[in-house]
Amino acid sequence: MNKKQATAEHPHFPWDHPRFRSWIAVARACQLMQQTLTRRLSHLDIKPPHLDILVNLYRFDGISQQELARKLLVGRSNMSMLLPQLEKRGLIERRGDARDKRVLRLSLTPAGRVLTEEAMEIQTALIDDSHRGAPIEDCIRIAESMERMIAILLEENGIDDRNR
Amino acid sequence: MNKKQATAEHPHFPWDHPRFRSWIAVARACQLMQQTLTRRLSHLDIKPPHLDILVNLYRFDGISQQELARKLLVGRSNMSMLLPQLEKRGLIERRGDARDKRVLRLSLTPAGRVLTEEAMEIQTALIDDSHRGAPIEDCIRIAESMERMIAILLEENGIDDRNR
DNA sequence: ACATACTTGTACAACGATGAACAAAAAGCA
DNA sequence: TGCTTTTTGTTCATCGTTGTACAAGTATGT
Repeated sequence: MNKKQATAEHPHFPWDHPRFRSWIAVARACQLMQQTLTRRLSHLDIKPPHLDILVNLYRFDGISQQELARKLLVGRSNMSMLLPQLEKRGLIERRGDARDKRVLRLSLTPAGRVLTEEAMEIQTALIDDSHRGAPIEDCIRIAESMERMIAILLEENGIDDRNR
Repeated sequence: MNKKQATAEHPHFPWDHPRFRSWIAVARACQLMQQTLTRRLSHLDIKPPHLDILVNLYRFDGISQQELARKLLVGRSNMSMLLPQLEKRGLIERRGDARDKRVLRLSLTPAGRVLTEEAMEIQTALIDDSHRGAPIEDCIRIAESMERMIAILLEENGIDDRNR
């Protein structure tokens, strides 16, 4: 019974598996959301990755590149590529830490704060639009499920992330 | 009351908004899932995008590049980049359609089918792992929510997709 | 039949993300 | 103190994804 023993709980094909189907739907929804957000943000000349950065600087002023990368679940090198762009556009500032000369402390400029607020309104509106008709209580249940998954996955990956 | 009138239903900051928080969790879970899947697939020398292609060829033999791109919600040019790689590795075949000389019909080779089955088992196992402890009924509810969102977003984007 | 519009796949340049290798600074330890 | 190890940020080559422009084939309309 090593393989191909299709039953109700262990279906033959992945796409007959409820959890599999559910996850595919989640992934596709995310993909579409990103694409739609990209379009709606285009007139501000930023993309979802930039917005993620800006929002985190909005919340956590003075954060370091390392901490930012960890929050966004991306590599440090990624921040090293994107942040100088935002800095040149006058949206953020990078100041060296006094005590620890390795770290760069990040903060929004006034212009960056204005742009971030504009972009966040667009994002919030998009989320509301796409959830139209979905009860808040469902969202909360989904959030709980997802946070459980995140915890599980973080535990698996979390150890030994030399380059994150 | 144009702005910054924080109430229970219309909080001041996006991250106090239940739907916003919920969606951020979904996005992060997706991101982690992709990263974890990338690692678990690495010994097969394929990445999530390749697996998406292979699974769809497994389900829909003889599909065209256009149809495949539409199912995956990516551009046609993307398929033009990835498919030749898989073809050179002997995992798929591309045969020109007899009636319509523009379209290339795609199918898995035996080697491709074997590799796809292996990879699908890894993916299914990962999904099961990460959902550990989550009732199937929750998954079904999540799937319904996501499919509703997908429909809404597709309607918004769907029209006039010249290049998809 | 012919001209026009659309569809299918490709080529290309631009961009975000990744991991590896590296330099500088800090922390830990002998 | 001096040595090693870790941490922080950068650089670089690579890869997936995108949109535009393009060529070839098909459909439409007169």
